[in-house]
Amino acid sequence: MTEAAFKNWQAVQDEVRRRIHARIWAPGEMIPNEQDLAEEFGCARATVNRALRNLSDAGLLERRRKAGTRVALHPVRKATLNIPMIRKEIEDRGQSYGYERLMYRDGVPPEELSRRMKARAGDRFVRVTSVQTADGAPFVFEDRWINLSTVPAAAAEGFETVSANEWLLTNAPYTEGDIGFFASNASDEVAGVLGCEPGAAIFVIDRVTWDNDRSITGVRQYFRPGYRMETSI
Amino acid sequence: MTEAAFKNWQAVQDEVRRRIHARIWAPGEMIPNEQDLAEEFGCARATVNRALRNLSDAGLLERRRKAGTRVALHPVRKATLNIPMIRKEIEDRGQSYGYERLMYRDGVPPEELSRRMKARAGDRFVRVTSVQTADGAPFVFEDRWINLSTVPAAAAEGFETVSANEWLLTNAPYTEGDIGFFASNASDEVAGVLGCEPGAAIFVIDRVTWDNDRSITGVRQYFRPGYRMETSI
DNA sequence: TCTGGTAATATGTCTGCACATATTATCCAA
DNA sequence: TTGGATAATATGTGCAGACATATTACCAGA
Repeated sequence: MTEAAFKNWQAVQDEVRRRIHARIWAPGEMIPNEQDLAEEFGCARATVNRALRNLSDAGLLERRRKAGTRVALHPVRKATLNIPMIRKEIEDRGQSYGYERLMYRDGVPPEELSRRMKARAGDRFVRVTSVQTADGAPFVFEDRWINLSTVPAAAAEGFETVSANEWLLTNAPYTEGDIGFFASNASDEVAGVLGCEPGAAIFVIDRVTWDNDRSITGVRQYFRPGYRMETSI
Repeated sequence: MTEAAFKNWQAVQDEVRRRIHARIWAPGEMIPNEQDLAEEFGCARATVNRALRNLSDAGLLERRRKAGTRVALHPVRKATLNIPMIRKEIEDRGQSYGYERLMYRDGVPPEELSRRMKARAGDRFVRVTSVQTADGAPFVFEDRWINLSTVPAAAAEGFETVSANEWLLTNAPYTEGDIGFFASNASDEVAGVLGCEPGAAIFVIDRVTWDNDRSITGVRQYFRPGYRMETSI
């Protein structure tokens, strides 16, 4: 017998995974409740709960109180991707990291960004553009707006040697953020900074962060042609 | 007193978040151990454990046995993004979904893909290209290779009316996958299918999935210009 | 037939305890 | 001084029991 083989939540999780995979529990189908599974596996309900909760977080199961647990119909596989901190990403590759500020200027963000940042009337902003390099070659061009009304300390920092990304990470932690990924043809400006042909396909990350309901920064990062963001599930 | 205010793990989590945010516990700094926190918060250690584990999963804390728990120095914010199932994404927008198979042909994948799929000698493949539409307009062009040695049943399915994506999801569940995102200039072929100018910046998702160590499929999806993948943290 | 209240039920979570395990610190001996 | 055994410690996890809470099913009354 394989009776007492599922004494820890990982083993339970693996077994549930196996059953889903083997179609013993088909997509959309209910699975036994925690109590029954606990008895079958010879462990405590808390252990089954931990395993099922984990699988639910992974998107493989759908759980609802009273209704029970069912195998997800559309396994909305969730990939967790690490938002790269550029310096770390470059240094992890064994390349030398460089940073150069291109522009620093007070101003008003374009209407579209202002709306995305849910800016308030009277908010003051500064715009910082910069380029970060790997082994001397342009890696990413960053166009950033910082809300000085939320982060007044940023007004005293010129971001000449330290990237706004790092400064903000350690000086203005955020609680929420929206991120968008898309492709864009390089404008003349972007092409100039990244040293590529205008029109080249550029991978762009668009991000807005808030400290609760006060916007901190809105940034657009243009990666050099060929950049690839990877993850696994 | 706010003594007994932290009776559930979410409250504990919020309080820890607040302290990190307020710099009571600075980045890189150790925080008290679970036992002490449990006493301070007036709850069980398991409750504190649950809260801290969650924050660790979120990348805000770093925990190591014996070493203790410290505030993450580089808050590698992890964003969970839902790998879109195209049909669902389109229908959720209230648009009509369409699918058209373009090509179905046996063949051998290009060397680079073959390597990424860790294909074995003797593996047989079929290539399926298709386009999926939203309200009649091209939405995504898909170029897919399926490993018939892993999924023999795919040989009997022509994918003329059902997309390979959906068929595979319900007929060949995968255990692992690699996903890559990048930008690419539209080739003449891609431009022709998507109805855009050659050279337009295209958002591309590259995916390979396995059933344990047997590759199932390798697919490249070219999204129409302007496509934006979003998530929040 | 419809509506609202109530009971039943599955999951969510807390508690207090125990032991497991990884990792660091320490101390002793060579 | 150095190496290795050993102790100390913080987190990881298990268990049994209890109560909380959301949600469904059901039933009575209008």
